[in-house]
Amino acid sequence: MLPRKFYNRDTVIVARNILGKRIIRKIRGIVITGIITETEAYRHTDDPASHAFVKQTERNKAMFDEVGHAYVYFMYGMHYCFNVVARHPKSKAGAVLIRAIEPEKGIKKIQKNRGTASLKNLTNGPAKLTQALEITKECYGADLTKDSKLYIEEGIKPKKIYESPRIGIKKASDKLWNFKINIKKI
DNA sequence: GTGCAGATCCCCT
DNA sequence: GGGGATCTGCACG
Repeated sequence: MLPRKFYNRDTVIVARNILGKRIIRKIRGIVITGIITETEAYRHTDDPASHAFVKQTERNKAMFDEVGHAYVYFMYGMHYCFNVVARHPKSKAGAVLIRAIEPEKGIKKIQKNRGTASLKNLTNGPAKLTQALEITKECYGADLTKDSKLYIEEGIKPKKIYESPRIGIKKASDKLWNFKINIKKI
């Protein structure tokens, strides 16, 4: 799996470099894996859109804690989103939102969790992939650098990375901190 | 295919 | 007591 130091770099760098990596989720003996295809970077004092921008609170404290852990939060009354804590050593907070993955193993389980047989609509959104992988606040703070029920390892090498403004937020839309790759031909 | 309403919880002010 | 890093279904055309 990816070492701690992978996450000990600028959040935007990690958001780009984590594309193509493989996320592994184990649920009661069932293994689900997928390739990370879309991410967003959320930093600290220079990023008004970040949860960490105002100050440290009970909800966002994981963003200030050790890198390589999970930051999971609940929103809109029904959805979870999954982030990986990552930041430059000089920064106090930061996280990379995992917005989409390309499923590899455990597709049956994913379809069951998502309640659909569709293949295209399984994990192509931040709340969809947490539902597909059964990521809830139980996973808050989980260490992603250890072999456990949830971690990240090496994957494929992306060719072209596409940059855009981050999705669904109003602030700091000038920052092109949404990154994605196209891996339809693996 | 686009657009909008509704779901409905938790943390912060 | 407000609003949010979203998704789905249904309406319309």
